[in-house]
Amino acid sequence: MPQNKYTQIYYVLKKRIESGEYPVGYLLPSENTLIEEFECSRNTVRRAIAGLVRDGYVQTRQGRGVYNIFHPLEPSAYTMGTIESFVESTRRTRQSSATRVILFSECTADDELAQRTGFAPGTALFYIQRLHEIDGIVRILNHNYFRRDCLPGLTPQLAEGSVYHYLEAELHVSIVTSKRTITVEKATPLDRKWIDLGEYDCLAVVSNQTFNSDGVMFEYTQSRHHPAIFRFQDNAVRRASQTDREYSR
Amino acid sequence: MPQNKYTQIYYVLKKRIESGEYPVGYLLPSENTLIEEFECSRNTVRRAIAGLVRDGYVQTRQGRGVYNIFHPLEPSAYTMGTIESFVESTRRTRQSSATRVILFSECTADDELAQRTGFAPGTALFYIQRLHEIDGIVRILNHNYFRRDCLPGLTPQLAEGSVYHYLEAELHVSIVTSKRTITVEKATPLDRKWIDLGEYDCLAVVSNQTFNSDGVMFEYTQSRHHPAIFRFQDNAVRRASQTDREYSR
DNA sequence: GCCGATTTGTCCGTATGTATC
DNA sequence: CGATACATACGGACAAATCGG
Repeated sequence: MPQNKYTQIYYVLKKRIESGEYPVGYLLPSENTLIEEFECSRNTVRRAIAGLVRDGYVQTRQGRGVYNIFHPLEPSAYTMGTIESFVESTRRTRQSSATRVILFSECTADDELAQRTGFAPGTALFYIQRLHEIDGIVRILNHNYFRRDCLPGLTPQLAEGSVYHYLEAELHVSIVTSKRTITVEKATPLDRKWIDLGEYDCLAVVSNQTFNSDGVMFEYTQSRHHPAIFRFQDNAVRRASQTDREYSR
Repeated sequence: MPQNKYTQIYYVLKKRIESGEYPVGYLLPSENTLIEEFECSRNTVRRAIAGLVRDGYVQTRQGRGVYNIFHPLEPSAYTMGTIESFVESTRRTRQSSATRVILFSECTADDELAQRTGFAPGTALFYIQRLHEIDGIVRILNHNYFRRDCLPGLTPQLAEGSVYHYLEAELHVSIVTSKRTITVEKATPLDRKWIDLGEYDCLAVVSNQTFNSDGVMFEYTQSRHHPAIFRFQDNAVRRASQTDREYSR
């Protein structure tokens, strides 16, 4: 349970929006009204609203108010903004899932790999290939590179489960930032060996640099998705003169 | 030029990070140090830092400080987070571009279209098909649906240029929020008619709902990109108990 | 392990500016 | 023009995490 006041308010407002308590296309109660209701400061209400803006629920306009722009959407494999592991994602969408390790090796970053992944040349790495099954069908082929010094004791058995869970629960390392790039690539023989692409000849490719709380990039992953099950959602806010946001985390 | 104090500080810090003035992997000066340097309040410094977190430049950690996690990346057609029109994007990447209107029609949203786009059934729309050329080659096929009541006087001639520019400069309507979904789809005959896909048989498809500052969704666009030139970047921040951000705009 | 200094996170209050009606 | 709304900026207080001695 979130104990932050602004997080609680965020959830209350979000629930009201989703349930239709606030009509779509109209203004939410003003900040001052919400301040009275939640008995808090202006700052706190505004932080809650900021979260709703970020997540595409509302939109603010100076002098007017806060518009409800909620439109229900189909749930998807990937959800905007968040860093979600494969296991978390399938659990949320109530799909059955399994992970299989097809390669577990160690390597050192040469210049080419360093260029491609962002690791410094010479970094000692695990290189793992994993398959993800959704409802019994192989849908994702992952190429994972982990810094060996950040994952002492990683074994093929552990890699069958959620590596993120291992990191957070066992090593008490928290994942903070993730830089993603989405592209579309032609299928390779390896892709075809494991994934039944049917009539497709491309995959959706998500390349991912992940940073732990020490600010070190400890993972580079390339996730190759069957195009039919790939879906990525995102909200963007046009900023006045580039950035207009406040705060973050 | 941004006149907000926190935006100015954001740019100063960003420039320092990009130029290497702050070493990668290390901590930035503490908030108190920055407060002295910029002679401002703590809130203002924090808002600037929040922008850097959002854009993947830094990462904060309570009790420690602010890590510089900057890694230079290749420029891309799409940039994370921002709402950028085709014209803006190609201009930024210094590519030549052109837009051609191949269909300019009017229609009314039936149930199927309403379901697919998010417009209310019965909404009067423009339906426009446009091609975007980059360096002389057709790379993107757009299906645009605009609410007619939001774009009085839209003509094929205007649609050859940037519709966004027309909206903002002529009608003084500002675009605020954009909800995007990225998928991969098989090429249709219409795709193949206009785009030379070479060996590919799929396209990267960006579906887009755009809201103006009145909170009304006035545009639905499906952009079908040649896979070889499609690239989408994004930063995600893992939030403690879901949302931890403050403020937005 | 404890304690104090440092650093970021949360929360409050107030004042003023700007846009809208 | 005044009233209302959100936006910016300042200030202070305390909590929580981190680090050094």
